[in-house]
Amino acid sequence: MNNRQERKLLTRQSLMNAALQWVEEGQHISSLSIREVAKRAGVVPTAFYRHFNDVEDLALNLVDELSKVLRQLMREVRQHRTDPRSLIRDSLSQYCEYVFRQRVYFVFLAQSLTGGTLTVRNAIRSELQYFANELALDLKRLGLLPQLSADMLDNVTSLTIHTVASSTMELLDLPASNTVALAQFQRRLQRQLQLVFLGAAHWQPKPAQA
Amino acid sequence: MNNRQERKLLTRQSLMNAALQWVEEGQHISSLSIREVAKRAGVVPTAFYRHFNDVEDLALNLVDELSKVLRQLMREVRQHRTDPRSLIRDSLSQYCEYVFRQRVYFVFLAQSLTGGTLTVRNAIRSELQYFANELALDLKRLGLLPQLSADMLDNVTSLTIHTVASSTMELLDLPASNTVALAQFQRRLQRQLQLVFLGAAHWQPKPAQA
DNA sequence: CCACTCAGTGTACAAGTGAACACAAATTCA
DNA sequence: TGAATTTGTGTTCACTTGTACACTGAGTGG
Repeated sequence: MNNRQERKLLTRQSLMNAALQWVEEGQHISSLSIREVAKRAGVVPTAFYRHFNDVEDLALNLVDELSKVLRQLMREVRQHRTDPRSLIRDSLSQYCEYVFRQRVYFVFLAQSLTGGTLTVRNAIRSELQYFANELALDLKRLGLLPQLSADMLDNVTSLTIHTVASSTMELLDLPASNTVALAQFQRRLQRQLQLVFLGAAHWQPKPAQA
Repeated sequence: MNNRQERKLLTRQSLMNAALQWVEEGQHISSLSIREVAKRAGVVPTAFYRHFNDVEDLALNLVDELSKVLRQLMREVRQHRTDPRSLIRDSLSQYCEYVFRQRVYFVFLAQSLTGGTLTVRNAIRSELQYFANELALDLKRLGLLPQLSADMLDNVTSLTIHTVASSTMELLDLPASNTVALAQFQRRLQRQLQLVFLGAAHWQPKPAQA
């Protein structure tokens, strides 16, 4: 057999996958018991403690794991860039496709952003902030919105990320088969983001108050 | 004693308040047991079934109840209107104050929007859509954004409502004592909404794509 | 090679769980 | 008044839960 470390990592991932399976079935992570997750992972309940202190500890590690995966996704989307005129649409399209491929990741993150413990919530929020910062860097690189202050640029990118995150929650409830609703959703989100960037492009130090 | 209906309503509300108390303590509604909520409400476990089928049924009724309360809030905010130039800031200020006064309402709704059952999620979403529609009506009444199509106006108001909802989740984690962070939050959200409306004001049938 | 480490096993127990059932008491209604 | 309705009680059942404890047996390292 393989060495001990590898085998330990394997059951650790089994436990994490079992937790995600629970979430995929529509359950909330907070209602997952140690015995249940152990059973699904194919190990005895007490084996759970070799890896995590409790279910919340598992959830926190799950957030860390998924953060890595999502950062990788962002890098891929960055590289696939084509025409800057359709940047929003193309990025969104890739993103939505990925959400469907890895649906449970986003269900779990959405659940935990509002329903996890304070530690978990903050972990996810800091991850969202990371994405907002990366987006701000990209805009700088592309020379977009140069007139905005750093503070205002952060407002724009944060709003963008939060809008995408918020809309993703709706996307998660659209049946994968309903392609027309999916297209509608995408166009809708696309227009909302265009609204934000249009507003950002017209922003001046003392804008008119609507 | 009072008549039977009134007394039944009283224990029903005791059960609902007990559930909210559970949420207020940082727990998730899905991890609330019938025995626990009954104990907190001061009734015997089986009495629970006289009012609800299960905890999810209670949650659904809780959503209905809070929807009424929030609609009432919206009407109050509408009447308090002062200068249309500071409409966003004034409305936001009132809203934030209310969030702090009735914190647990919003914690529960935020939790359930992402962590409830499909029925609960849809109930909350339709409530958000209601608010977006009302906002659209108000804008029409005030003669704002007259050039937008009905579809695009809905995009604007939905984005507004979702931005407020999304930001509320962060607001809920700000300590009530930290007034400086609260002011920062409010200015930040205010600017984001101004961005949206600025973008909406400049929207044309074929806008430049950012 | 042999003691050591340690991931996973198996047992055990007290506490908590949903739900069925018969019951009590009080309001409602004829 | 007296029967019916209905809210809340108390008991009981089989089941699940977290976690402590001693254990096994396969890597690991001197």
